[in-house]
Amino acid sequence: MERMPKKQRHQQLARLIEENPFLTDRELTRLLKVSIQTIRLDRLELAIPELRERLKLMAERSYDPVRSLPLHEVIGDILDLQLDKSGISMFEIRDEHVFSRSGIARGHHVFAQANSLAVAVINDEIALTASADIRFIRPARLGEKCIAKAYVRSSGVQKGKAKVEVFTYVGDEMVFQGNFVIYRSAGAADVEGAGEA
Amino acid sequence: MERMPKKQRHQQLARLIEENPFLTDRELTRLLKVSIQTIRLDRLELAIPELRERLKLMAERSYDPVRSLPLHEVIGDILDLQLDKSGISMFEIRDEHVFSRSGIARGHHVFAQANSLAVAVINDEIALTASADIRFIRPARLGEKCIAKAYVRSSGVQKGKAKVEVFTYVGDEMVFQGNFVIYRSAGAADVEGAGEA
DNA sequence: GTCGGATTGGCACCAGGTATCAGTATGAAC
DNA sequence: GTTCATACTGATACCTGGTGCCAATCCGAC
Repeated sequence: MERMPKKQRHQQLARLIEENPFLTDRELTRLLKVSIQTIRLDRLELAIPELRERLKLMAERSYDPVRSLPLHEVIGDILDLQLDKSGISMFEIRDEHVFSRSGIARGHHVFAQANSLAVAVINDEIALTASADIRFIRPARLGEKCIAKAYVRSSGVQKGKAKVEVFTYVGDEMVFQGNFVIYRSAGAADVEGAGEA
Repeated sequence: MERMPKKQRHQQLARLIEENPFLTDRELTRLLKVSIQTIRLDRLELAIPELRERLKLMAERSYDPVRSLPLHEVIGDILDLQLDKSGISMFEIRDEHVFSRSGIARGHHVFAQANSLAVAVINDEIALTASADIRFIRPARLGEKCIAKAYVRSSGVQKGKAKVEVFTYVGDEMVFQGNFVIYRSAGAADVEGAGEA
């Protein structure tokens, strides 16, 4: 019965739980061929919480009020929002957003940030993108933080169409620019902060 | 001791748990002023799972790879692809793509399908969206299958810029139309400062 | 040999339940 | 009044997936 060094087992344990946080200690016992006590000592040393705590943390993250508000479907984190005026959001380019070959962000992610923000900034029950004219000025790359700034150029409360301009920067370099036309459900412009996102 | 009608309590219970799924039966006892047994009978009748199951479900939802990597590689399934000529993809609008209030797809998902296809149809190592001019013609709704058709109007192998037109249909209704300009690596050694996808 | 860390076993205990049975309260039907 | 159904409460046994603690064992280094 050859035993794996403790360090290596710790690495494996951490990897297994990261891959599948739903594993119980008993299942880990089976996978790592050590007793359940050892698994628990290991979790203790590695400060990995028990299954239920892990699930609770995941549930809390996904239930995060900031995320679950109408803003929860917004791509990027809203940093500032002045309804019918302007808004700012931040979006970090991660592995899953880039072409693996080049490390360059896929355009639709950068677009999604801008589009989300353009819709979020409109203070209305229902706001839908009608059309957009967009330019990708330079590639955004893995790890870069994209700051999108949206300005409502014409709120069009009567006409039912708003014009929103969005500029996205990495540092002081502009990476994206877009002109959006947003349909808004004419009417409840400033009743409740009802902009959907 | 006036008692609340059972029906009303059921409504309250459902509302409380929806508002805060982290409530234990004991806490509900306090809020609804009935015994813990009654709470449990009520949950049974309303088919509301216990706290741990609720948290597990929430964790699973947020862990769902489809959800956690919503815009990963190509969006939609490629049905047909003739490089440098045309392509077709299908994308089904699911819960996670729509505004929860209206059931209407968020624009950037529809855009993502078209953008992915426009990039995929270009027969080159690296292809990045440079700019796009897009129109959302009618909303796409939950459950609808969007068929995007891309046509390469000018492959621009020498110039390093291709023009791709994409039309997206639900049934025979057009929901989206876009003109994309795609940078391609052949002939365009300088990808930097070019554009992205 | 002995020492010490690593590992294991065993037991008590906990939260947050399920499942089941028995007892009480209340109001309507006869 | 009695009877009956429904609603509610109490109590107990049991379950999972743990924590906390103590003691025993293994195993290599010295």
